[in-house]
Amino acid sequence: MAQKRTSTAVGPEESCLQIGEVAERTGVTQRTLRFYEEKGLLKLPIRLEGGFRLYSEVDIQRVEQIKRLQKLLGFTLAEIKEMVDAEEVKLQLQAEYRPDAAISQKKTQLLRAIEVTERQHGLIRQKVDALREMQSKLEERLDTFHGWQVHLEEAQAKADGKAKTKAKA
Amino acid sequence: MAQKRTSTAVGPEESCLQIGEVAERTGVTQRTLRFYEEKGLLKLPIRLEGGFRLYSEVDIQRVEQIKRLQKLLGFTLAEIKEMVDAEEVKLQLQAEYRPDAAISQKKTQLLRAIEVTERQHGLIRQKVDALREMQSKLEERLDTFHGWQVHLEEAQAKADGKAKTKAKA
DNA sequence: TCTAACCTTGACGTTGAGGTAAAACATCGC
DNA sequence: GCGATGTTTTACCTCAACGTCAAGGTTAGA
Repeated sequence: MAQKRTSTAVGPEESCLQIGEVAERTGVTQRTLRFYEEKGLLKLPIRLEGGFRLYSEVDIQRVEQIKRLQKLLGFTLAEIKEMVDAEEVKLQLQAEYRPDAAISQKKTQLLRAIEVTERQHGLIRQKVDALREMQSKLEERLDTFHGWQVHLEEAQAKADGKAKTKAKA
Repeated sequence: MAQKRTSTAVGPEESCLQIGEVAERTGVTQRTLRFYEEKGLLKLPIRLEGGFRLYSEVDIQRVEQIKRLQKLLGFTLAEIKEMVDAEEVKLQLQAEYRPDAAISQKKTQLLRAIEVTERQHGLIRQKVDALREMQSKLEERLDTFHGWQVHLEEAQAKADGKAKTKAKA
């Protein structure tokens, strides 16, 4: 084994997971994790002296969010990066919440964040609407199918009955 | 021009649109239409003697549905093909709704169609759930942002006030 | 200290979903 | 019958999102 991978280690620097463990837990490959990092979807992780990446639980959650956005909702990595960046902005604003620094600058930053968030919100609403429409269509179709099903059962019963009487005769 | 493209032509065989027109109306390229055909997403269109494809309004609607499923909801073409195939089965079952032919065969076919439809339904429900969760998170975030916004406004007002009194002094 | 298991970067391959270009055929209006 | 446009097929190119080696460094533990 390369590492104790749980607790101990460099200090109280969070959870300390190596890439293999993260891969296993999140269900993506190590390659994918490095790829996301390369694309700016995951922030550069701290490294062990030997160069090994060390991730935290927060990173895991981000990976899981990325997978959801990608697989379930069909966003591209580029779009996801935008969202992730927006989240980053939010965290920064949250962290710098001391009243120093240029207020008007913060205001414009905030406006930008709001704009992005609202765009995302609208986009998601569109998707939900479309999905709901599809859903009701599918339900309708299922109803039709079930109707046919009982119809077929009846038809078969009748046919069987005929066959029986024929056999008897 | 290659064709009158509206009405006239081979007979009363539907709307008779050529590929260029279809591309223009649906907003996809001709290449994409041929590609979809190649992948089985569009059924083989009837051809003019010269080999030119002829599409109907139904085809246009299918293309539009494909685009919705793809761009809005992030389904892959493979998934979309599955859905389209299911639809095809439905139409076939609907068309063959004469009580001849093997009933039990129809029954199994119907069961298969129901199965596929239910899988799709479940899949969509998952997506809707995920989207709703995201949506509420975004709304929460927007609330936070707006709170900060008024906070910043106040801070700025206060700062302005101070600057004014200072300037007056 | 040595080794098995883990990690690193780098480079090339693959798959999905098309884009683009070329060469030849089809159709229409004149 | 000719030219302008529109179409067909074939073939290669692209971009995203990874997969898959390969060659070598790191670490825990016997």
